[in-house]
Amino acid sequence: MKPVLFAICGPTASGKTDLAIRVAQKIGAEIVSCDSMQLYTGMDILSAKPSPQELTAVRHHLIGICPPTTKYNASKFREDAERAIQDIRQRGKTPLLCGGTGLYIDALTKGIRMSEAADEEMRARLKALAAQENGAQKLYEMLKKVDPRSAEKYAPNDTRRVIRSLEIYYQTGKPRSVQEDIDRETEDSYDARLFALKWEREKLYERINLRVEGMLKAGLTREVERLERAEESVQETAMQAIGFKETKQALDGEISFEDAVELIKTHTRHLAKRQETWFRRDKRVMWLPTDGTNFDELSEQIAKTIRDTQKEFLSQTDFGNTSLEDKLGK
RNA sequence: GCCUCGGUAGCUCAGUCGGUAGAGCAGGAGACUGAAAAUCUCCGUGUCGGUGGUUCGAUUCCGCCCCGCGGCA
Repeated sequence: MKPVLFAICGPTASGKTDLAIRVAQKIGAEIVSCDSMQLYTGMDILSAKPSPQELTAVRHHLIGICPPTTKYNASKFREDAERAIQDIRQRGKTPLLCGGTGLYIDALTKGIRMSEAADEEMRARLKALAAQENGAQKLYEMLKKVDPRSAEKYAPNDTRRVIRSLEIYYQTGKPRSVQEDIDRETEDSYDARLFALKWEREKLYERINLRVEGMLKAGLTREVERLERAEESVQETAMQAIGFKETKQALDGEISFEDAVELIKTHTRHLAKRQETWFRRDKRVMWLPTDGTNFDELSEQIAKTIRDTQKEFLSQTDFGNTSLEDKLGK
């Protein structure tokens, strides 16, 4: 039987951290963050990390685990998250996932291969090709020959996916589409039960605007300056954080700080929308309507669901034990 | 008060040598298997400021009015 794993996901600024902490306190859980930016150190404001108080209230995992000068990815996340989950379980606690990076949640919970190490060198070569005149088109033609099904699935302009598909083919000799067929038939690693907060779009956007303004007051500019001043430069993965480039441009005098703030808001809205699209497609997700006033009830509802599931699991285990004792005793 | 330039999609603007209009951004929908806060795809009807006139036909030309920027006073 697959282990059950509970998660609180959904768009940015929807209140995941708050809700997860409430639930964790009710059931004595530890939180495993599924956030591609909160894993970096020195990006507390940029990534809207839980506050020090929140981090003390409930034990958190995978927050601030590597410097922004390193690259991180979904495969590493799966390894780190599995280790964290195992650690939590060994101490008799319940892991509770919390975060908005859908790809990471899938990498952990679904039956996806991820065995070979990423081939950075090949990726760099393909990237160089893509940068040439008509490069993207050429790569797409290559993919068409090697893996027509993947080529059909992705747009010619979606250079990232075209490159990754080629990378998979040249590295493993197997087309990505074939590997994905296998993955799809492979059983999921976890029986994931996902909860997501459903806000009215307008309300969510208001919260995003407030959060961005709060980030500025909290010292976003100083944080970006500090990252920029560091000896080693921030790697492209961490650099993708919304607010980093915009603030940097303002610091460099390319745009005004007012424009930077508006850009950060807009980009965060776009992100929230994409996250909603992602999780809407995932039929494991249970959407919890909220306007921010019902977190008490919602956390109780989730806590109850988790407790009930655990009871069910224990009773099943008891059955096993009894029959085993019976066997041994008689 | 006079003169100039403008008033077209939520915003910035293009355009129609007279046949009722289209880009970017915003917004919406979607995709997503090792960069994912990334990457990509699709979606554009609005009294063309108001009102009279010329015309078969005006958002387009002409008159007047209103509003805005700038200049002169």
